[in-house]
Amino acid sequence: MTTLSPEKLRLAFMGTPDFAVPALRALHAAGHEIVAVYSQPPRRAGRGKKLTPSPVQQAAEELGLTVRVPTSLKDEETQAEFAALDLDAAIVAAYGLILPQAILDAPRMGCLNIHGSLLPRWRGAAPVQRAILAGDEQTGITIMQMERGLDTGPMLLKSTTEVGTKTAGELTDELAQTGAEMMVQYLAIPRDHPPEIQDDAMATYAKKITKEEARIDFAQPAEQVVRQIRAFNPVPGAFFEYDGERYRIHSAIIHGAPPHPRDSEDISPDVEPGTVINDKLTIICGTGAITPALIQKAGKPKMALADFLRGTTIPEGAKLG
RNA sequence: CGCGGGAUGGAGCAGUCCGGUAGCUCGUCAGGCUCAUAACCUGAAGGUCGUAGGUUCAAAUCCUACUCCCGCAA
Repeated sequence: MTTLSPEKLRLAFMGTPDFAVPALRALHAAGHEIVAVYSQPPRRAGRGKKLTPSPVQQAAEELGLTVRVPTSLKDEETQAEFAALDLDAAIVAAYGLILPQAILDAPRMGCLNIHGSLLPRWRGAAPVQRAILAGDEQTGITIMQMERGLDTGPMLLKSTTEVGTKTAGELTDELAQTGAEMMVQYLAIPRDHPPEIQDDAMATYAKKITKEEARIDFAQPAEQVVRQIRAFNPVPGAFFEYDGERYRIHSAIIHGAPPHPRDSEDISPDVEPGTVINDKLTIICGTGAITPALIQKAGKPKMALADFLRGTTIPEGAKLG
């Protein structure tokens, strides 16, 4: 199955969520020798709080690879174990642990990272969501040489993609696939991709997202509300509350130029953002309005708006938040 | 044993507490009306009420176990 017969490298893979899985599989399929897979330890997750191994750990075990799940890489014993692997390189994708200098220095080629943005923009934990929230038209993947700072190292390979109207989930899947291919491509002929230093002046940081950020802020313009919905799809899910119940909006359309009292005559009372203005669940935003397309009530499966409205009534005039 | 909601014709729900003919909105099909329609009128088809047991003259409804879906939390 080898066509280019690239040099087989002795690698460690370090990653945790679904984003990292395609890269692990691709490297394995490319014939590299993956002597160890590092992932974050199993966490209590899901209903019933069962101890659940990370997606990367599951994939690695499926491939029959050795998995290590240290809670930290700071202690000397862990570092010695890592050094003893005698690696050509360590491939890191959304691992979630800081790599100490001793780790970074151990492999002959150092540690290489797959990052989900066009560095130096969106260094950090949630690059895809931040790019969507900010309204970026393009984002992409950067393959980089890791160094001590957070996503600050020299860039080796970049690929750009259109954000369009993709959700964070869709974009993450796409970038994970792209990143996997790029890493394989890089490792085949490293010297074709000389390092390029990042311009720190252009750097922005992609803070981790919080649950509260997923609460829809209807005071924002409709365009921004829709971005918020896309950025938090599928997790944690953009939501509002009404009458003590929580509702997630999975997708929505921007409503064409609704009547907006703010700009009209004097006395007409402002329609507050978050107000439902008809029986179709059209919701007034800071400017413009949106109508949910795919919506979900707590405890219920997600459903199309028409189906939702058949069973749940949120009346005209209701205030959502 | 983390907390909680749910499973009822094709879709979304009511009915469950207080057992006794399976109901609503919509869809589908047929007919009518109409220049016409996703409109309106009339009619029809379509359901082992998640599964398995139990109680009872009688269970969607009460009891027990189980399966699946989902929200919170992590």
